[in-house]
Amino acid sequence: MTPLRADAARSRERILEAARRHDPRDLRLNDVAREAGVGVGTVYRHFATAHALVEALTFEALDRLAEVARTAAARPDPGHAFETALRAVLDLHLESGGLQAVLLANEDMSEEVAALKSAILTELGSLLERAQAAGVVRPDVSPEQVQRLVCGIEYAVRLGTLQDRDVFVDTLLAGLRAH
Amino acid sequence: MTPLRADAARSRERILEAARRHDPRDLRLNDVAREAGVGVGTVYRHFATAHALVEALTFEALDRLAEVARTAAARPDPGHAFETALRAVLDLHLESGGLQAVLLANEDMSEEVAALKSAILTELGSLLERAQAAGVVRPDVSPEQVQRLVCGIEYAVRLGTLQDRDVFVDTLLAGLRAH
DNA sequence: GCACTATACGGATAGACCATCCGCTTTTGG
DNA sequence: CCAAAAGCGGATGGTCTATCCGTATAGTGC
Repeated sequence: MTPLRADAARSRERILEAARRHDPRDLRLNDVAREAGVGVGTVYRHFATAHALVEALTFEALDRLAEVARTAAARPDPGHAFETALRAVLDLHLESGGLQAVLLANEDMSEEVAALKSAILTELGSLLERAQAAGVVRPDVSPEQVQRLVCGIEYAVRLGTLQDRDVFVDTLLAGLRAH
Repeated sequence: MTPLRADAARSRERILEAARRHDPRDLRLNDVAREAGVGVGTVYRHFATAHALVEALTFEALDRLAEVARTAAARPDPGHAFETALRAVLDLHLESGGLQAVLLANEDMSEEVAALKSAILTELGSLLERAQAAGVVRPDVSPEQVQRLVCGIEYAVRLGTLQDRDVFVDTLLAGLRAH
C-alpha cells in the first residue's frame, strides 16, 4: 500500500476525529462529512461503509483487548485470570460502543482486524478452557457463548445506567462459576 | 369508542396479519401495506406509528406474560416460583420479538398496555422480593435490573442460535442465586 | 519553477424509505 | 335511496444513503 497523499491523510484524520464525537452504533456518514469539513465523497472514499469507519475507530480498543487477553493468559491462577479478563473485556465493550459490532461481524473486515480478532478469540478461548479444566467455570459453555453473554450483559447495562455494571458482571461471573 | 366500520375492521385484520409475517424490530409500514393489499394511508390511520402496530401485535404475548406472573405468584415455594417465572418470561421474549420494545418503552403506549405493564411489573417485583426474603436470590438486584438482565439474555440468545437458550438461562439463574 | 500525471476532493444527484395529506369511495342510518 | 360520516389509497414532499464525475491539488521528473 502506497503512503497517503498529504491532503488525504489530513482528511482521514478530520473524519476520524468527527466520527469519534458520534455513537458508533448509529453513524450518519453525511453528518460526519459535514462536521469534518469535507465532502461526502471523501468520507466514502476513505471508508467504503459505515462499518469500515467503525472498525477504524475501534482499532485502539481492539488492540487493548488483545493486550488484556495476553496479560490474563500470563496469570497463574486460572479462575482469577478468567474473571479479571472477563471484567476487562466488558469494560472495553462499554467504553467502545463499536467493539461489539466489530467482534460479531463476519465479513467486510480488513486483514488486520481479522487477524487481531482471531488472536483474541484463541487467547480468550484457552483462558476459558484452563478455567474449566481447573473446575472453577462451568464446563458446558463455549468461548463463543461466553462472548455472546458478554455482549448481552453490555446490552443490558446500556438499557439502564452504568451503575448497573458491577451487579451485572458479578451476576454473570457467578452464573459461569462451576456448581 | 364507537365500533369500527366493517371495511375498517377488515383492513385492520389484514394489516395485523401481514405485520405478523415480519420481524417486529424492523417493521416497514410501506411493505406491510403492500402485502396487506391496502394503501399506506390506511396503515398509518390504524396505527399512527410502527410502535403502535408492534404494541397491537404484542398484545397477546403481553397478556400471557401477565398470566405467567399471576400463576407464579400462586406457587408456594418462592425460589421455585421465581425460577419458573423467569424461564417463562424469557421464553415469551424469545417468541415475541416485539415484547422487549413494548416493555422497555416509556411513552407512546395505550392506556390498556400501560395498565398491563404496570400490573406485570408489580407482580414480578413481589415475586423477586419474596425470593430475596427467602434468601434464595441475591438481595442486591432490583426488579428493573432483573428485567434488563432478561432483555440482555434475550439479546445474547438472538446473537447465536436458539440452542443457547438453556445454557444462558441457567447461567442467569445461577448468577442470581444468593451466595 | 514548470509541466504532467496520479490522487484526491466536493457536492449534485439518484435511489430507497418514511409519513402526510386530501380527493375519491364505501358504509351506515334515516 | 340519499346524505353525511367514516374510511381508503397513493401521489407527494421530506430525509437519508451512497455513487459518480468534473474539478482541484499533491507529488515527480526535469
